Amino acid sequence: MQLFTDIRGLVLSAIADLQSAGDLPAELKTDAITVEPPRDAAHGDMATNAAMVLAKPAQMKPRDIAEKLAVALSNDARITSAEVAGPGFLNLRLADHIWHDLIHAVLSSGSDFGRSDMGLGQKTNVEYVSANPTGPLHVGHTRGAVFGDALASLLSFAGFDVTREYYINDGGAQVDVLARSVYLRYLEAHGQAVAFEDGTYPGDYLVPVGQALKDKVGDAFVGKGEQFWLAEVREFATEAMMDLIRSDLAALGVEMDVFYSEKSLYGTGRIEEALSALEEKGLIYEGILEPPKGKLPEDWEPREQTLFKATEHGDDVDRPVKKSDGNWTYFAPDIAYHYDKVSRGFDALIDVFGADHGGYVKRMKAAVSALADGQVPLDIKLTQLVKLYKDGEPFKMSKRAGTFVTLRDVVDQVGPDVTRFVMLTRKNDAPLDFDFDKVLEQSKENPVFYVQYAHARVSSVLRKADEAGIDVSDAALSAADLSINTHDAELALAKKLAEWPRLVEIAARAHEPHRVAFYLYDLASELHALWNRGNDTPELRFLQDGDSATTQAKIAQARAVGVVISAGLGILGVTPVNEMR
RNA sequence: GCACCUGUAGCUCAGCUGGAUAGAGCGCUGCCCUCCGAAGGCAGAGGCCAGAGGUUCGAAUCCUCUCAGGUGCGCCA
Repeated sequence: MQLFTDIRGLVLSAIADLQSAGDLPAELKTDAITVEPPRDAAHGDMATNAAMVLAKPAQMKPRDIAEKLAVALSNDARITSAEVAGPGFLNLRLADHIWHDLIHAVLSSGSDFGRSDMGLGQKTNVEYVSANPTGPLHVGHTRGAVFGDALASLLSFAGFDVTREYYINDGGAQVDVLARSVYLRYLEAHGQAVAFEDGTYPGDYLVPVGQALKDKVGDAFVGKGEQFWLAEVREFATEAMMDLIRSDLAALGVEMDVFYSEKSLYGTGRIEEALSALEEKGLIYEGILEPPKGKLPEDWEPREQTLFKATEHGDDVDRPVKKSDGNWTYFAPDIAYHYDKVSRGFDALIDVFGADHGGYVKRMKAAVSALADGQVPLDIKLTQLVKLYKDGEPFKMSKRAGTFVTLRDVVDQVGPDVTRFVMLTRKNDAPLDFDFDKVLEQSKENPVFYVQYAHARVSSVLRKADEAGIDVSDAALSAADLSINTHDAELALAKKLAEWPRLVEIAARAHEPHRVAFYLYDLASELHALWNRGNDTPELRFLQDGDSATTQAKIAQARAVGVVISAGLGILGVTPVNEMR
């Protein structure tokens, strides 16, 4: 049930009627006509811009069209008033029973209320996290993980067929560094003193990996050259790191469908295949790049490289796929990986990157555009930095001092639910302040708390009613006669609930899960407002002593809010709570 | 130098892809507990939407330029 779509349909049929009556020209485009909630509730329940959109092609004054539409729409039982306002808006008021029906719809659909088929089952690949398998996930990864995961859930709720995917960068030089670092820990486990020079990973997290390697191979690698152990240790170490990362993700409640290995692209002809696809389109050539303007790298020398003609697909410069020594750049396997995604038949691709990869966006889009002949859209979402605070003071991180904050640190301190919600209370483009103390604060300043509190209040009311012997099962509430719920504050609640299906579609289309978090805050606010009305106006209390029919009618509204909050939190990956502690 | 992101109330941020008198929280002022959880609610003050042009019925939103902050810029991944 999408009320706004229903009413838009009503407007369109009214237009059709006017057309057949000869009051409007026969040929009119109606795509741009919208029906939306007005900014100001005093304007009514819904507003349409139809008259203004049609004015020009119909060669009529917007207000004249609006007047005719108003008359036509007033004939419908659902519309109690249709008023022309401003430059030609048509403000509609809907009958109370529409809102009562809506509460019933929420209760009968349950957590599926708001689910949309907008996505038409399109296969969509969401790639996120994709951190190098060289250590535990840190805060930055956490934001990407939460964002990607919520986006995937949102798209799925909106009718897309979503695959969650992690690209393992296990093919480059950094895994050799990892292997050498683990080897040092391995020697250490054998009682040798070792030094971690620049270019190795000194983190403690490799100590158990070195020990595990010792347990596995004994002293077989001690005193041997790299050629004896590098490949095997690399394999062993990346496996260990992926186990670590998988468990980090699990702690946050993130579960991937696919882990895709970069390494699997090497030596299998996959990279060559992707590049020859580009070559066939005449997009690969040997050439020398212009030096970057401004800060010139000190060791700059012009060198001939194999280049991808990214400029033909919107990039600023052509991009190297091979280094001057003939090895692939990082870009080459990435092209192959995205070629593979296209080949797997996805209708749309989404990559979630950290903001430090912003410079990579254009070339990646160029590559996909070239590989898929523009048929498969790639959206790249960048998540900005997370600034950490503790007691209001910035929290300094230093990789060198080993004081960088991991995903584990965050989840262990505040829990996965708070972590996820807070990370979604800002749009991905904006930097995020994360204060370890504020996120746990129990006040309305803290959106996590505020929304959870609303849900807890609903649960509390249901418990109390149940204790009083009132049937609060969904079946009973669905059957309740809601016609006594006519107060503005009550109708406002239903109106806010009516926006949920619409919001889901808007957020999904924009790839912006944060909108869900903000909506839930607004919805919670409506519930808190109604709740407090009960202080002054006892008839508005959810629990009405000795009147179970009225109580059921009131509680049905609260329950509907609980259902939507729960569904919304579900998309964000947050567990709703039934009581505050 | 170039590209991308950001600039909205004193502070932290939303703003439904172009709609009406630009919203919320914090802070400030004044109210509301004999009453379902006041861990809340109601009301008020506070704005040249960084600046300047443009597009049109209509711009915080789209285009151009300027300013300020952030991120990045061949042989790292």
